[in-house]
Amino acid sequence: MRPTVHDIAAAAGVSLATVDRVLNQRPGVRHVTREKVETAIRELGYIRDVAAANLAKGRTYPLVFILPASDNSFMHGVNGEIRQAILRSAAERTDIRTVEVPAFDPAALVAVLEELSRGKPCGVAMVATDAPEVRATVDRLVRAGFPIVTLVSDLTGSLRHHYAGVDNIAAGRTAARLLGRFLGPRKGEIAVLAGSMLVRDHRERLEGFTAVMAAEFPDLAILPVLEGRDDPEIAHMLVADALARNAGIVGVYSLGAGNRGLIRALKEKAVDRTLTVIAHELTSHTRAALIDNTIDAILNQDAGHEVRSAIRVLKAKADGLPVIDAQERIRLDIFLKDNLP
Amino acid sequence: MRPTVHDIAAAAGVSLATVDRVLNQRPGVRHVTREKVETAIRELGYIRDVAAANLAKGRTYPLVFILPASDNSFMHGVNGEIRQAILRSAAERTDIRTVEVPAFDPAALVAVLEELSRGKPCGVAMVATDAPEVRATVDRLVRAGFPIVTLVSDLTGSLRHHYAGVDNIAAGRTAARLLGRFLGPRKGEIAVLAGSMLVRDHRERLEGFTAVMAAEFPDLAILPVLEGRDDPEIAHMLVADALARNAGIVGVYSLGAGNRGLIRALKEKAVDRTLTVIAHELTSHTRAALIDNTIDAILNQDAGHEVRSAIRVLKAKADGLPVIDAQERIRLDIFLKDNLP
DNA sequence: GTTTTTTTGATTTACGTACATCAAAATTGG
DNA sequence: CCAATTTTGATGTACGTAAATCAAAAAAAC
Repeated sequence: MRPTVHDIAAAAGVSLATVDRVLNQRPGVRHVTREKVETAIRELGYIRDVAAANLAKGRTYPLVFILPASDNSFMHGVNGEIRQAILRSAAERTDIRTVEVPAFDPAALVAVLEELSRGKPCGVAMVATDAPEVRATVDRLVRAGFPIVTLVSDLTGSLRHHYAGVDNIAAGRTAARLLGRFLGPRKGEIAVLAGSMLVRDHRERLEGFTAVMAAEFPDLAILPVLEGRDDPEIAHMLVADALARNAGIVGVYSLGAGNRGLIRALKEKAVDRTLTVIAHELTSHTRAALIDNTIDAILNQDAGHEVRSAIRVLKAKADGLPVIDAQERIRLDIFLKDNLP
Repeated sequence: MRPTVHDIAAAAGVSLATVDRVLNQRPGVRHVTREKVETAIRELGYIRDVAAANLAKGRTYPLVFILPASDNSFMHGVNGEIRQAILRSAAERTDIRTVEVPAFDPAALVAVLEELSRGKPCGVAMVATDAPEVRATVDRLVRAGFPIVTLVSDLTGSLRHHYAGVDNIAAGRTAARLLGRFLGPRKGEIAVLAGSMLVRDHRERLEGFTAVMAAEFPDLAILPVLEGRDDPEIAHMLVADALARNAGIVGVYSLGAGNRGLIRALKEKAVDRTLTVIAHELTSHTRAALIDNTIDAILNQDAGHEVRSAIRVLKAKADGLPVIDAQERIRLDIFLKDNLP
């Protein structure tokens, strides 16, 4: 049988009230007494029964998700997963709220963070915009005791407790190697379609991609990046135009959203060409394109895992409990047509 | 505020004791009364507080893992993950035990299952040996109310509640496509190294592999399977011999264990050849080989995820709770040197 | 040595559920 | 209609912890 507070009290020769004061760091305990209790806790291997404690406290976990107000299918997916999590909140004692902020607007994000910190949530998950003022605010809140995790997009160098997202540099590198290996001895040019170079994720993917391309596949030249603003129409136009004007394109790397436009352009302009195409994010469109061989591989991050992981980590941090790192690592999924879920 | 049993009692116009009788399906409740209570439960959206219930019951989850007594690094990994889970058992109210059975011995497995069912565990996770008598026993135990999940190796067509493992046919197909695409226009022969064709996982991987190879990469011929019995020494010998005798080999697919021997053979006999190699399971050896370009891709199943998933599912089944399917799907990891964890 | 302050003990209630007991009410059988 | 039976209510205890109150003891200050 697992030891309880009563056992600790008996072992330390103090009363239950004193054990409680030590456990919940309440004042009014002499140093020596506190030590006695802590020794007993260690020696008996006492572990607080979190379920019983939460029951007694009537604890809930008020959590806030801060998401950019961008309207692409990946963010819709994240939203959907948060809604799923809200449906489970009764069983998980969570109380989840989402707040939308304008995308790529550090000042707005800072304002929301300040505002939130007054509402005393026990945790914040945020899609970070990478800016010094955001970092400063996050650091201040973390120091003040708020658990904060970044979601999808990290805030490197900040004190955030955890990042629930993929390593985008590794994703870009992986895309480069897949593309390079799939193309084998072929020489030619590679078109890169991004959303915007203002987004950190996209910059990082491109960075990893170009690094591996330059180092290991010198016969493949990367064309100037097409910025499709994650919009299918713009993406369609840019890709169609590039394919029409450049007969030397042998591969495409789409590292952002707006793949619907890319796919349409490929089907219109490249049926006769054997292009190798790698894209990000598994959606109904990219999935269909993978199956009909328009796309050769899809790199994906699982929004459901990211949201669930963020919640688990925030709860654990709020309780001061450890997290299982391996469980919380968000993996880069590589899908070929053979291993689709 | 979430409704409690008291709210149900008030809403249904009955006493707490009656609500309790309905909730815990105790006898002595008239049909009409039971209906009243059930209506109230539905209308208020009552959800039993599992934590409080477990506290009151003093519930623990006695779980048993049945593992084959095979001594390869993957099974060692599984064992290690189970030990990790045992360290967490105080917090998770689990009481985990492992039982070893001789590998590929259906009779022994059946005997252990029979034996266990007398000990009344609330759940069993087993690496299944695929045989009719095992299926029959599992079905009988499931029907008798024991939650059973298969781990790593499934028992298709049985009534097991869940399978915590990867789709091995998809794994084989994925390996084939990666190998085929990496080799591009090259023609030649493919050596396949397996553990044993008596193992279902290996048969399935081979099945998926040959299917995609035959359909999509007709220029690559699969050589007769080398059965290395998951032993590094035997694997080394077989692969070295095959490479020495057949200059036409352009690729290798290692779908079992014993990769240490494979890697040694490759380094001895194939430094001058540009072989494309795909192997299963990420270990320190395969990892190093991936980094030094001896291996081109590693397919992996995460033993930690499998063990944790099995535990979550068994606990949920024991409580009659739903599982989050997407969370419990075990994914096939594809590692290139760029996305290693 | 007395007073003031700090520390500790003893006790109670609560959280939401499970489970047991015994009495009271309602229903059924004859 | 009475007795036997079934159904229901009322009540209490327990699980392990949190949190509060008030009294008692110990330590510190004077």
